[in-house]
Amino acid sequence: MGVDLSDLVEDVKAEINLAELRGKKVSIDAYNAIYQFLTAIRQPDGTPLIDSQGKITSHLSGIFYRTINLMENGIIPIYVFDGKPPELKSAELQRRKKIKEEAEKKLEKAKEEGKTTELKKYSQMATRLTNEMADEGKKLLKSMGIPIVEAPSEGEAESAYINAIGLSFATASQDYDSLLFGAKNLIRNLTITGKRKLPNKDIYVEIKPERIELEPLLKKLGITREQLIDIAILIGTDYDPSGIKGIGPKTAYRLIKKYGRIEKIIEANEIPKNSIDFDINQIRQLFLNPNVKKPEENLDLQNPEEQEIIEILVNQHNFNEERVKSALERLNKAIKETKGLSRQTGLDQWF
DNA sequence: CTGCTGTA
DNA sequence: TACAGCAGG
Repeated sequence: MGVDLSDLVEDVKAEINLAELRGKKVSIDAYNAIYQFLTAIRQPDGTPLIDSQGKITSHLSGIFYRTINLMENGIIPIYVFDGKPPELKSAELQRRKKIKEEAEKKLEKAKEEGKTTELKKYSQMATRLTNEMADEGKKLLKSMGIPIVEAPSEGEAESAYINAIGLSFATASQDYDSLLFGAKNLIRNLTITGKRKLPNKDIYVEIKPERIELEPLLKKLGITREQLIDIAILIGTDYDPSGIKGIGPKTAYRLIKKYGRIEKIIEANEIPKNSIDFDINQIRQLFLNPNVKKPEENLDLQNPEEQEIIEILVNQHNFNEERVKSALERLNKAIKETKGLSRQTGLDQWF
């Protein structure tokens, strides 16, 4: 989970048409995307898609079809994979692990009792993204000719950095953390089909892609990125998951506007000093100067290796060959058109 | 989440 | 053609 800044971005977020992204590169936090596929691509009883060996394949289905859809819309995704998480994230990762272990227990119980709604809920909560799944995703994307980047640390930070130095038009993520990391242009809800299921309910709502630009956001709020980061720290980030008790986005914003920075808020006795049991400066640095690198990887599209894709999806994971082949036709057509787009604009960079 | 099929 | 409902692996 990232920090919840939804209340603060309300006024600057704008719905966008996918057409606006035609011919543009978009960097994507791969873990974020894969995790969504793992939780969403399931049967009504909560079982994920699996191959004949019982191995989960939901992530491969999601990556494959979503990527082709993006390409058909002229959008070139750059998938950014996580490296080693920062030390400061270990408490949060531990917390998530514990939640999953509890969900696994409840899942077993629900199985025994045959409660289907519980079954679905807990199997989603128990979802784990393994290194093997990430590796399979990388391999599939490579064979599709899609650029991938291996981040030194957090994928979301690297994706934001790629955007900040102009190697992508936008960064796509569900979390707002990208903005804290300095992304200029954040796109949320980057999906093609507009319907999405509400959590734990069988209701579908229309979801449209939206854009939030960092500079207009800061201008509108009348604060600096440093101050936005302080707001996030007060609310709670992955590095201080519980934040300050009783402080949400609105209060955090008000306090930062009034006092400028967290230390001053403490001095003014607006929050108890002992409510901060973490190193503020260390967290600030993780957002302001994250461990990122200029990608050495080639960020241009390559030609897809069809045989390799069929080997992975059909031979190894029991995807339907005809479905895969028809999707590959769409991919090839999309690549031709996208290359045509770049020729028309006379640029070899796809902007 | 996304693709595909059946229905009007 | 458009869209609901189910299947995918």
